[in-house]
Amino acid sequence: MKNQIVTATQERITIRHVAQDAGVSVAAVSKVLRNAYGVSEALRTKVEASIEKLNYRPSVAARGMRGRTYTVGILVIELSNPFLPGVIESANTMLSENGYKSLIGIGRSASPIEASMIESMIDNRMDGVLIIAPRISGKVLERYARQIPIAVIAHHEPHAQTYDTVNSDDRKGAALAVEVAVSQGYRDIAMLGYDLLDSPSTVVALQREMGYVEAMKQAGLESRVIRLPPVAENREAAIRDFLATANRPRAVFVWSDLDAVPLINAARTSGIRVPEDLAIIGYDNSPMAAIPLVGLTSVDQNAVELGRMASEVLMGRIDGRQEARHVLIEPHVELRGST
DNA sequence: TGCCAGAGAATCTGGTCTAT
DNA sequence: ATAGACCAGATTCTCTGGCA
Repeated sequence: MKNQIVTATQERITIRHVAQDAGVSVAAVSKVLRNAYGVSEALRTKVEASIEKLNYRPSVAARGMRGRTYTVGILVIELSNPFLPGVIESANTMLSENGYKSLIGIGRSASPIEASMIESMIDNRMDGVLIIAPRISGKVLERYARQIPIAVIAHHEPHAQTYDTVNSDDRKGAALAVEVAVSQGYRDIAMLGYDLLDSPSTVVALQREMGYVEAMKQAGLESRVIRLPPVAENREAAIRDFLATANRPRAVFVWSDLDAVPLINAARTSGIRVPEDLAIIGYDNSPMAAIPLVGLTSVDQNAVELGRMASEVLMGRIDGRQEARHVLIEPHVELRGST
């Protein structure tokens, strides 16, 4: 039943069916599909009509055999962080404007899951992978990057050779937070981080800690880092303990809005005035920070630029660039009522 | 003679089937 | 058990015919 275009069992419609229906060659259909040079308007119209009529969709697997699938995987650590959708949306827009389709995978904050998702993306012949805040080490990323072009957001590894990184300048962002606090007259400025355990220096929170410590030193002030339990654990009690400490600082720079928003909430509900008793500066400028009742001063990482730049860098890799690119995006502080 | 639209055939990868 | 043929469905290279 090969010469019947649509069979009772709905056999897959291929480029050959379209060519047959339009009365042209397979190569001509391919040219129309790729918007390639040397196609008359009449031929294009005929082919497009057949594509529409037969409801044809090109096979990604077959395209993969010839090189490109025009599919990119976006692997994200998890979805509960409100900062991430902005990055994903921006990357997705940029990729789609350049003819790529993106498929999203969720790593659920676990290295084995991330690794298996990257492997699936390689197996499905995706052209590249954009990874946001990976848990897996740079060493493992180096290994995968030999098999597929990789660009990573929120992973500081300026010496990586086989993959690219795009980050907010987290050290500078932390320094800006300290600068804002100092300029508003605060001296007793602590940082609320989290227990990094044996995390490598690629982790953004550690970069922010380093930036904070450096900036405090530069301002001639004593730094004081208070660490909440690891990210996976419940930190409500630890936040309450921090608020109840006798020598609570006058201002606190929190490593992320993920903890800064619960902190501002806990402070207000327990009668601590923000900023009169405690000034709070967060990081990420997540949508929650901007809600008037929250009003959290926060360091903005420029999510749109992160997503845009990472896509650009990844497409460069896909196009064959060999030398690594490591991009830092300028952060800025969004001032609100919490300072 | 040269350009352009379009056709034919080679080619890609990785798995399955068939012959030895 | 192994080697080689074959297949999927695209892209791409090379060639041809028509026309200015």
